[in-house]
Amino acid sequence: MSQADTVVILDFETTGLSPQQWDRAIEIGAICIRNGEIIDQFQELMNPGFRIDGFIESYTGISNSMLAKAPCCADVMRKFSNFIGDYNLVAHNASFDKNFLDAELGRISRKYSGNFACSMLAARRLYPNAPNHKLGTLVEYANIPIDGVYHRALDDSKMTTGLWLAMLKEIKRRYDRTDIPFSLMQKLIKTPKKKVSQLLKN
DNA sequence: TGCCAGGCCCTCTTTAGGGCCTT
Repeated sequence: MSQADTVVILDFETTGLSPQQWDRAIEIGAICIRNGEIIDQFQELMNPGFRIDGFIESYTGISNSMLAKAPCCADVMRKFSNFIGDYNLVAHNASFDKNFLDAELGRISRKYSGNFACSMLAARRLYPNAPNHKLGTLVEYANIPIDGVYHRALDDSKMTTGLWLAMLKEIKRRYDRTDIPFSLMQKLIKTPKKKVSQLLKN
């Protein structure tokens, strides 16, 4: 598989909002797509080494007893590092997932060299009239079949994948394009809303 | 372990403030 046409769409469940505040990953889910087709997936719970609070148990459905049986973060992240290789990456509100990915890989002295793109920033430009740009709202807004439950890593990565593919399809339809390279999506999320049409028409 | 983030984006902006989005 070439680096350019393969993308990994990932989602972390974590103990909180910030690895800088001692938060850790507790689950990683990811879907690998190539040329718009799902070709692989990854899902693992990981034990952060301490008990998670009741809010996170309730929010994710991941319990302390489930995590007690799970491998440690280092073991899972080594496997996940091999899974993502140097492929480009996508996440919903990517700054959050990138922060945890960098932190967890940093703990095992690993890095990745792919580029990151954000489905939320892309959706803000392509679907400015959506009620809001939460993943669940956008899945409904774009008529994407719901696959699983929200706030579990693999299911959220599946729905983010559906959203990503729907946006690629929408750009093709709206701007009569046949090919949408990852680099164009990266440009899109950095383009002011008023200049989106200008970018995608070229 | 035991704290409460941070990047993006809009506007009543840029010498700033606040909402959105992620767990």
